[in-house]
Amino acid sequence: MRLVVARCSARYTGRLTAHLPLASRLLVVKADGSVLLHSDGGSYKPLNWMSPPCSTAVGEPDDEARGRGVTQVWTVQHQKSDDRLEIELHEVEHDSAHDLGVDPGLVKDGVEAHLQELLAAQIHLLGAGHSLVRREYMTAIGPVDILARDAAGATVAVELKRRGDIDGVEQLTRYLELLNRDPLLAPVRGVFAAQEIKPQARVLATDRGIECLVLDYDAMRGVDDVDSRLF
Amino acid sequence: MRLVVARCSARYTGRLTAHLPLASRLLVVKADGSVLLHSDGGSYKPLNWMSPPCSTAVGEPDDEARGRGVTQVWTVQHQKSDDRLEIELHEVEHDSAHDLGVDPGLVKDGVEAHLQELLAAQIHLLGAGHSLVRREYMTAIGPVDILARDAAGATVAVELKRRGDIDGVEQLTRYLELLNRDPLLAPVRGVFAAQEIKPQARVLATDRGIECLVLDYDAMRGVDDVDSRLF
DNA sequence: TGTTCAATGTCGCAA
DNA sequence: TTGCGACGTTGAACA
Repeated sequence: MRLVVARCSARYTGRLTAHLPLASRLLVVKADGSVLLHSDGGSYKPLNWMSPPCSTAVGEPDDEARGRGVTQVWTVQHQKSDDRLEIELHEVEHDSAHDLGVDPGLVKDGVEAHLQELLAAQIHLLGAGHSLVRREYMTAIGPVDILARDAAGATVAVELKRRGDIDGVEQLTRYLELLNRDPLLAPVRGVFAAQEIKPQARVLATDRGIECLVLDYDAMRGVDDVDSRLF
Repeated sequence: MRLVVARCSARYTGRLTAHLPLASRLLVVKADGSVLLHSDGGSYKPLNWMSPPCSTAVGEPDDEARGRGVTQVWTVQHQKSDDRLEIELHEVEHDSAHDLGVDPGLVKDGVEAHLQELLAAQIHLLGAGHSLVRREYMTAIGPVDILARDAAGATVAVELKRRGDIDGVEQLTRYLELLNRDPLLAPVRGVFAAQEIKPQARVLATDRGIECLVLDYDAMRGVDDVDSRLF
């Protein structure tokens, strides 16, 4: 992610035609090439932007533009449409780059979050003798939903989904690859747990030695209610 | 505008409940207090945000949080609803503040932009002997649509609108106040030009010594077409 | 100020 | 991939 604070003007042509008069603004260039142009107020919506997939070409201003004080010209072109964003930069006040890595993304605390709580509380559903290590176990590529140990003391990584799709298996595979590089944890076994597991996902998981576990949300919640009543 | 790049986790409660697992992200605090939490990808929409009006309280982590590596806790509270965004910051990679000033905002090149072009080309509509100084004349509080000189050499500031409302008169008044402080320009006269001027706006403008000018878009476009045919 | 409607809507799920 | 509906929708025009 690159952050630039500069006086700039911009012109957008695509689904509509619009322009931004010269003023100081924040420019954000994300890792996927997308560009945001923010003012110091208003809502979360940028004044102007280009969504991925797109690419930015940085060019020199022509003589006319240089005369107006332009120091750089950014041409951001969308790759699938003819949407285009042209930004003329004048004085640059700030310019920095940051490596943020992949984001695990927003988790809406609905069923999935609740499932995680419930499974952590009822960790025996993974099999007799299992114990919880921790929820949201953080790795370099994102948090593993649940990390546990089985009866033999081996590590178990659990990926939780409401609907178990191929994406989830891929995600768990990446985690397992990473975790198995850690000599303190390896060998790590994978469990793909969901309320409903798609046949394709099950085939892929099985092929990769990942166990599939179908969770009964209502039953788990029922047990939880019983637990709650005890206190 | 404050820019912070940090490893952080967040929790939002309001119209829904959601959380963000720990990861590196960009935090933007705008001048109006609004907060954006961006990842290094996706669209222009932040992972999480708080819209104005809202205020941020920065606090110290409790012992439990400090144990997890939290160094700061931001509590962003909306002022009209009970929407709340809680951000736990871990390592801070970057932190800078920037004064951007007020943004003139996006101009959708529809009728207003066309009116500006046409009036700039037909500047005599302001009165005999007028000459164009420039369009989008930039000031500290935004761009004046058109700056001109009258036959006597006095400066004229024009605010253009499709529909001339009170807001436009207020805007022009602010520009005039500012421009009249510049000894090279003063005294600056104001012209409020629109396709249609609301009675209230006309009263206010007249009261402030601002001239009202109703523009005939079709006629101006017609003249433009005739001009075009000459070349 | 409230209400209705378009949006460079965006996003997520299902067929 | 395409279509449909919900969104912490946002934003502007109109009454």
